[in-house]
Parts: sequence; structure tokens; C-alpha cells
Amino acid sequence: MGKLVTEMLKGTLEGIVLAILAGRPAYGYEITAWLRDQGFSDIAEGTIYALLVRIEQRGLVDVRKVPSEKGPPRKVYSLNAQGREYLEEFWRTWSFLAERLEQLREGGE
Amino acid sequence: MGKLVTEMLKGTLEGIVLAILAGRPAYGYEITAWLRDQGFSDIAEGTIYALLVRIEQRGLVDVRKVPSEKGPPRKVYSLNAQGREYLEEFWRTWSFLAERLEQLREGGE
DNA sequence: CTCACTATTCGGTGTTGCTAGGTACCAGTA
DNA sequence: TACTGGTACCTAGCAACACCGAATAGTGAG
Repeated sequence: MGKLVTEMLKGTLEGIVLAILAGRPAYGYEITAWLRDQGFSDIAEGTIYALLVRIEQRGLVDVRKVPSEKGPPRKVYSLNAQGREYLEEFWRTWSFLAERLEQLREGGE
Repeated sequence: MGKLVTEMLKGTLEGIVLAILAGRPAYGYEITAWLRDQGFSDIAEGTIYALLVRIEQRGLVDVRKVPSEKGPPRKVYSLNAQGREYLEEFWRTWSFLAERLEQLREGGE
């Protein structure tokens, strides 16, 4: 994809990850793989891990270490109450932006 | 609004401004006022001017100076062919992202 | 023992929007 | 005259975020 997606992901990637965690607990490697599968072909692994650290420090997720059969222990993240609240705020902001953009798209053609 | 919008605007604000210019030529002060009117209450003037400089340097817009009755001359920007192309690319990227997010929103509830 | 896959971490880079100031031009008013 | 306020633009420095590249570590296959 390229630079356009990269810039657009700023701010939304966080919401995406939180939305994933709202569905089920998950760990970094898994999330990265899932995103790549969904078409975010150029998401960098390091990006996801950094993001996870960030949302952990903000207290939006709970973490527990789970041993893996195939490698180092996994850090499994799950959304907590505060995270769910934040996610709703994210959806509100997203809706606002999406509405404005949809209006612009229609008006411009 | 707050930090959430700020981060989300990274990457999309450029598209928003290009979409505005696709409708009609406009100048910085005007664009800022219009955005504020549309609910982007905390868009900084400096941000728009910096963005306009950027897209001009990339050759996405044409510029001409128009004298104003009430102040310094206006720099009126209009979208050129290259800008229109870039805007379409922007819409494609936006659609991709919006689809993924919509899926996530539905799946998560 | 080396390779590949799983899994996480970290330092440095570039882009972007915000903050907070400044410049300049004009009209109305005390 | 001096001052205020609206119009219009520009700039330097800052913080946040995604990327890149490399490192570390565990496991199983060849």
C-alpha cells in the first residue's frame, strides 16, 4: 500500500487493536498475523508491540503471560473496563470523522 | 475534542483539504473557518497553512494571489490534475480502512 | 548445529498536527 | 493620533505515532 495508509493508521491502529481485543484476548504476534491477513500487508511487527506497551501503560488492558509450545511465553492482552470505555470514545470520534468524509466525498462528485 | 481526533487527523486532514479544493478553489483562512464550522473545533490555523505549503510543494495544487479588501492578499489554491489523481488514491485508501473498521465494529458487538 | 518459525523488545527516523508566537493590511473608534 | 479587532499568512519548536532494522530467545526439523 504505502505512505498513505501509514499516515492514516496513526490514531486508528490503536482503535483497531482495541476492537480486536474487545472480541477476544490476543497476543502481539497473533494480532500482527491477523492484520496482515486482513489486508494490512505492511504493518510492522514492532509497531504492534509498541502500541501494546502503550495501551498497557494507560491501563486499558490486562496482561498475563501464557507459555507457548513453540517459542517464548506469550503476553496475552485482554480489554478491561477502562479499555472498553475508551473504545467507545474511539468509535464516537471515528463516526464523526467518517461522516464528515462521506459528506465531502458525495459533495465532490 | 481532544487527542483522539488529533491523531486520527494525521493522514486524513490532507485528504479533507484536497476534497474541499476539489469542489472549489479556496484559501487558507477560508478553509480553516469552514472546518471549524463543520465541527473540527480545534483545528489550528498553522496546521492548515503548513499543509497547504506541503501539497503545493508536491505539485498537487495550483496557486494564485488574489488581493483582498480586508487584509493581506489571499493565496487561492486549486486542485490540478495530479492533485485529482492523488485524491482518488486517497479515497481508495480511505475506503479500505473504513471497510475494515466497519467490520470490526459489527463483529465486536 | 544450523535453519526456520514463534515471540518479544528496542533505538533511531520521518511525517504530521499542535502550540505559540510573529508579520501585515484595513476599518472603526476614542 | 493611537488603539482595537478582524482578516490573512508564516514560522520554530514540540509530541505522538508508525516504520525500519536489528537483537534476543525458545522450540523443533533437517
